[in-house]
Amino acid sequence: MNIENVIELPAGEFDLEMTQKSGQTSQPPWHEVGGEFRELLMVRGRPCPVAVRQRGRVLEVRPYLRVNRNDLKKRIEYIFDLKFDLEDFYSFLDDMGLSESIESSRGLRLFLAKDPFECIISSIASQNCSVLRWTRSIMDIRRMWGPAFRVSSETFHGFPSPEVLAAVEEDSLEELQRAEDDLPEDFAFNNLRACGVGYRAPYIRETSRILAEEIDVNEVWGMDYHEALELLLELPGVGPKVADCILLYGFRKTEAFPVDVWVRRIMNYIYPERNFRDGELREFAWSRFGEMAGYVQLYLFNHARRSGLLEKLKGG
DNA sequence: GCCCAGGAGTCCG
DNA sequence: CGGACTCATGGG
Repeated sequence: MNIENVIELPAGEFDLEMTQKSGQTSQPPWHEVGGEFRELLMVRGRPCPVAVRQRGRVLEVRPYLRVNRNDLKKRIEYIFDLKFDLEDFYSFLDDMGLSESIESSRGLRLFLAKDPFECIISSIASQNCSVLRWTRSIMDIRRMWGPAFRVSSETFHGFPSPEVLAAVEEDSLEELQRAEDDLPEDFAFNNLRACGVGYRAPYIRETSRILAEEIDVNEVWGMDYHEALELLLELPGVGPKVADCILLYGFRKTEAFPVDVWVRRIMNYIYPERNFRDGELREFAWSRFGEMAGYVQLYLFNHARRSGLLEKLKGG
């Protein structure tokens, strides 16, 4: 591999591995090979597989194809939110009396969506589902219907477009009926349920249809938080928590504060006198944490996951 | 076998 | 509005 093809990015305080494996619904973790994380990115509208490795406070980025260095640099800086000042955020957490969550999550950053549509489907697939399972579903969807790119004996799959996913059958029965008489010898099921998405299959297909025919997801970029929230809540399978995940991980609306069972338990543990109810919590976070709300949620959840606090709070 | 997973839709008072 | 019930399915 051509050594001058490697781009070195100052990453500051950053933990690539923890960020990759923190279960953010933007996308599954990238393919890990010997400490390197590999993924297919779109750089200025062109597909380009990339390998990323961390050495101390430097991120080494190795593109598989010729690509404009500055465009790729910006892309990586965006995806790992490298411009966000973590030290500033840590002193903010300190001021809020939440410094307990820093140590177990030091270096954790937003893992932003390389494809907002993939983030929307990931977030829908994640509802009432384990990280292990929804990430595998997304990988299955990519392998079955995503565009494939082969580079030096490696195959990368992008996520399918809304148009492609809208045309996929929901379950085996529907697929068989569509196929009718001409079943090939090596017939294998190619429907959404076969990806393990369960009852979320109709949500995924209908949301895909709406995004193919009625709404351009890119409109969200130009909207403010509340406007974008209302738009996303129109999509089937998207409720308050999933909408906030999409806004935070998919479009970097950092005022978003996704409230799930764990965050609710953690917040009620931290503020025992409040006894938050559904809905209150989001408004509280929004007014108290402002544009830091998303990062506060990220750190609270990750801390609880890693420190054993979640086990302690279970059932309470 | 049983319980749970980073919830949402629906119905019912 | 608030609460209860259901939804599919793989892993511990």
